[in-house]
This record gives sequence, C-alpha cells and structure tokens, in this order.
Amino acid sequence: MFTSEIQTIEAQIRAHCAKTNIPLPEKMDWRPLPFSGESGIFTSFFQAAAQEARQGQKINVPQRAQEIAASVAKALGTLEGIHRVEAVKGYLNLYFDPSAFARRVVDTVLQQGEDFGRGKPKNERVMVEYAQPNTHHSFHIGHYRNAILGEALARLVEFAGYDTIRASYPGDIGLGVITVLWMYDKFYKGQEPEGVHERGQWLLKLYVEATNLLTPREDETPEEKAQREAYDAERREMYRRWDAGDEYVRALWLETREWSLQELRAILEMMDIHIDVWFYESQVDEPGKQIVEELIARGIAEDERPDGPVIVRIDEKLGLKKEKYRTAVILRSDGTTLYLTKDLALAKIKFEQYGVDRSIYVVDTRQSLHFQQAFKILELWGFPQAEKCFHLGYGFVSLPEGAMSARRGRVVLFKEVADEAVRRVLNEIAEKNPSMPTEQREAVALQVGLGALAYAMLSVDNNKDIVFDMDAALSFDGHTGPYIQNAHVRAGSILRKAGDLPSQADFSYQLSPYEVELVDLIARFPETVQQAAEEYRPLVMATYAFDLATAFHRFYHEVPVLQADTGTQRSARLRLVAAAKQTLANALRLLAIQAPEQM
RNA sequence: GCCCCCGUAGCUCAAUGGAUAGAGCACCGGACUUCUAAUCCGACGGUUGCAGGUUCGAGUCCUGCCGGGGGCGCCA
Repeated sequence: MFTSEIQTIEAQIRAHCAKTNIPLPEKMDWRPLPFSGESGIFTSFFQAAAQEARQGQKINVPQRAQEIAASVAKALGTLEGIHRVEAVKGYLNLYFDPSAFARRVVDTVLQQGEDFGRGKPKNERVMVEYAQPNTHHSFHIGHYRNAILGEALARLVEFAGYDTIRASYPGDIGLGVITVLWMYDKFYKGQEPEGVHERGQWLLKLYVEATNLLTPREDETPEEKAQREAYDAERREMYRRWDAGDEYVRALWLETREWSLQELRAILEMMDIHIDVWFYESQVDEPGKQIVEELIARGIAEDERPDGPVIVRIDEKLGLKKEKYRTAVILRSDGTTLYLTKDLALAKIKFEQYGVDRSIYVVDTRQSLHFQQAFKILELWGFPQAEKCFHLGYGFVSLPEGAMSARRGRVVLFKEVADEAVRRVLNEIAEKNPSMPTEQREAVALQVGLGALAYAMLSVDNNKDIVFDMDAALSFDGHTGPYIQNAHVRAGSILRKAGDLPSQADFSYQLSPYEVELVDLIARFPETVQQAAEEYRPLVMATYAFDLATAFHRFYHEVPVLQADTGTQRSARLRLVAAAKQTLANALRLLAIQAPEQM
C-alpha cells in the first residue's frame, strides 16, 4: 500500500550506497515485518555484503551486512509515515506510524469497498477450463474439488486484473456415455424418475449396472459369456450409429445428456458458478479428425492404419535422447477420436475463436502426461500460445476405503454431502442461535454448510491428495470456513448495533497490538490477491482469510468498540470493524464462499 | 526401465532462500449477567525421511538413497 513511499526510500538508499560504493542488487526485496503487533517493512543487506566478498574483500558477511544496514539507517534519518528505523543483524526495519497507517488503510478499504484489493488491468486474456464431468454420470466429491478449485482460481485471476473467461467442458461422448445410453434404451426406457438430482443420480445407477453386465467374470458360464458378448456388440453398434449420425441414437443421446446437464447446472448454480463458455467433447470430435489429417500431411503425425493408430513420436520430433513425452496416440486405428484428439481441436478453438493468451486447464494430476503431450504437439503444430498453456494439476480425492469407483458404486456424491452439510448446520443453529427466524435458517445453513466444504477443499495445496472425510470436511470449529464466516457475522453485528458508520475517524490514540495486527493484515490483502493469482494457488487466499479472521476474533474479544473509552476510539474502531468486514467479505468471495450477515 | 508428485508435532496441513519452523484437530487447564462462546487465553507437542553438496544463510535449491502415491501407443 506504500509503493510510492517505498520507491522514494529505495532511491535514498541507492544514492547512499552509490556514494559509499556498496554494491546493491538490481532489485531490493521489501517484505512485511515478521513481528506480531507491529507493522512495517524490512529489507536486508546480505546480498550486498556477499557481493563485496565475491569481489575479493575479506569480510564476514553477516557482520558486514549489519554495518551496511546501520549506515543506511543513519543516512535515512527521519521519514514521512515511518515511526522508527532500526538496523539489526543485517536487516533494516522500518516501522510504520501505527495511527497514520491505520487511518490510511481503513479509509482506503471503505472508499474502495468490494473493489478493495482489485489489481490493475493486465491486458491479458486468460481462459480457465474446469468443471469437466462426464455426462450420464453424477457429480461426485472429486468433481466438486475440481469445480471449487477452478472457480476460486478464476475469481482470483479476474480480481487480480486479468480478462477472464470461465469454460466448462463436459465429456458428453465416449464409450462410457454410450454404455449408459445402451442400458437405458434396452432396459429402462421411460422409467426415469422425477427431479433433477434424482434423475442425474439414476443415470449413474444404470452405468454401474451396465458395467456389471459387460465386464467379464472369471466364473462365467458359456451362456453368460455369449450373452455378455452379445450385449457388448450391441453397445459397440450403438457407438457406431452415434458416430454415423443415426437419428434415433442422436435423439436419445441428446435427451439423456440434457438430464445430466440439468443436474450439472443446478449444482453449479448452488456453488454460485457462472460459466461463460460451454464446450462439449462431441463438438470437437469432427474437427479433431481434420486436425489429425493435417498433422499427417505435415509430417508431424504418422499414420499406421489399418494395422495401427495415428501417432506422434514426440521425443523423436524434439530430438530428445531420453523418453519424456513419449509417443502419443492421436487417432484410433478405426478412425475414431481420443481424448487427445479432442483437446487439440479445443485448443485451436480457444486460441482462434476466443483470443486466449493464456490457457489454464484445471484437471487432476494423473493427466499431466496427457497435457504435456498435448502442449508439445500444439508447439510442433506451430501455435506460439502453447507456451502459455498451463495444466493446473491437483491431487485427486479418494475415500478412506480407497479410490472412488463409479462402477463399484463407491462414490460420495456432492449432493449427498451438501444435504448432510445443511442438516448439520441447521442443528448447530438450533443450538447456538435459536432466535434466528425459521425462514432464514435454510438459506444460512446452505451458505455455512457449503462454506465449510469449500474451505476444506481450498485450504489444502493443489498438489496434495485429499482423503475425503465427511466429519472433517463439515467441521465448524477451528481452521474452517464457518470460523471465517463467523468473524464476518460478528463484525456485522457490531455495526448493526452501532447504527450509522462515522464518515471519518482519527486513530490518534495508543493503538492496542490487536488493532495494529488487524490493520496490518487488512493492508496485505491486495498483495495476497496478486500472489494467489500469479501462483494459481487459492490456498494462499484461504490461509490469508483464516489469518484475518483470527486477528478479528482476537480484536473482538480484547478491544471494546461500542463501549470504547472515548468517542474518538469508538468512531475509529467502528470504521476498523467495517474495514475488516469488507476485507473478509472480499476474501471469502474470491474463495467462492458466501459471507452471511448472521449465523 | 523412464517420468511426475509427496514425506514437517500423535493426526490433518502451513511456511516468495532470510530473524525464534507455525496453525487446526486431539488431549489437559482456564474465560460467557458483556459487541452472539461456531469465540478467546494458556499448557503440551519438532534431529522438517536419511546422507552429502551449493550458499553469508536450506524445511525450501542440487545429487544419491529410503518410504508412499500416480503415470507411461489406440480409457478419459
């Protein structure tokens, strides 16, 4: 928040060092003071001292760093807005004047409101692709991690200043889809249940049942084997008819697909996710085939048909000795497309039709080789944007009893968890806040329940696997979403009781360490937005939100606001509470978590 | 065989190469006539898997090893 002042100070330091022949590095590194109860910034002079040592002077680096820090501190003298300057152990510490800093921070937040923390426009278009569940299945907790991670990332990148497009890419075709279609047509036509979620989940049941019918068993009798093979032939025939554009199959496919998409849209709506562009695998099927022809014609791909598939020998094309990208199959020997075929076609659309500069794929880490191959082929194909394609891999979600498996029926559906979350929060409200009007409870329960779930997913770094545990994910105590939401509620409660918010206030009194800490954290919000966006890590924002909530809870407990000793303190603290509430709300919003007024 | 990820407190996880490695949970002890206790305060808890190396400084970077997970020509 002090960039212009820091530049001035840095210029003074450079002038001093130039005069005294101290070799400063190109970039000076300023960071927040690591001491709690103080706000300010520091830098160090170890690099300068080490540089002198490298130039041949015989010196002790830490000792020399301290000498430089001390000389710089002396040369700086007194500075505007800086309360104290000290040199210790090679570090130069600048302490902000707490009152002036508090006023400045609070005024900025209240003036900017929900835009507080928004980065300057970066003039770069980013597409975030996430929410790619298969249709004809149901949305499970693994899909949820993907969706919440992608949405939080999109919000962060957008707020940081990038022109952002949210893309969803449902897998609406493939053998799995056809399997459900076959099952439905043969055994269950017209028997689908009412209700968007019920019908979506019902399709999953068909898939499981069909898989059982179609999977070879060791102890099967000849009759069973014959039956299974007959079923499989029917299924493959159906795929062929789909591929040929058969009217009946296509109509059946569109109808059942819509059931899945309705459920998906309902869930995304619950999560407050609004997709800008919907891509479907089926839509890039044909374009993918054309691309394969082009790659063959240009000598990038090799056609081994009819005895083999169409492949790209990536390592060989790149002249690599060791196997790294290996050989990718881009078209089946029967001429049908693969995942990779479609991703190539989709990338082309993203670049050419949507003008995407940077393309982020939020897909679990098991597919990292697939994306490395896809990006390399795009590069060989001649797309410079390939360099700015980024696979954001994340650890997959499993259950305590092992990996989720739809065919074994071992899945935890998002809707089940969401319903359970609401039930638990309703119980909590009944216990903790019995005066809340009944008609308000359901909405709050959804906000808080989903907040707990979202935070459980986002407070773990991308590359870590998650073993989904219902009790842990829906916990309301400690390092959780509701803890942060509760800080927001408490702030709101004070402000409601206070009535009008003073239009300005002066912090010219002895601030408590709790107030200093709170102001300090609020001030760090904008840089946290940038860091989280640049690193593609919602975790950074999740950790920040928790730290801010902790600072607020402590402040709330230790510092009287409505009962403050003086009118000046009361006004100042009210504005501080309002600033904290705003910042909490902004941080939660970036995590796609609601900030309730009461809970 | 090759590639990727992980290993930090009993458990789940943090920590842009910087000052004393931090939280939550669990366990133990405190704080509600108060701005709502979904909170706060305290105590307990560490050879950062092992061994070298780079650096003024390594949980973080490099090499090797051990342990766990994932991936590797027609699934997505």
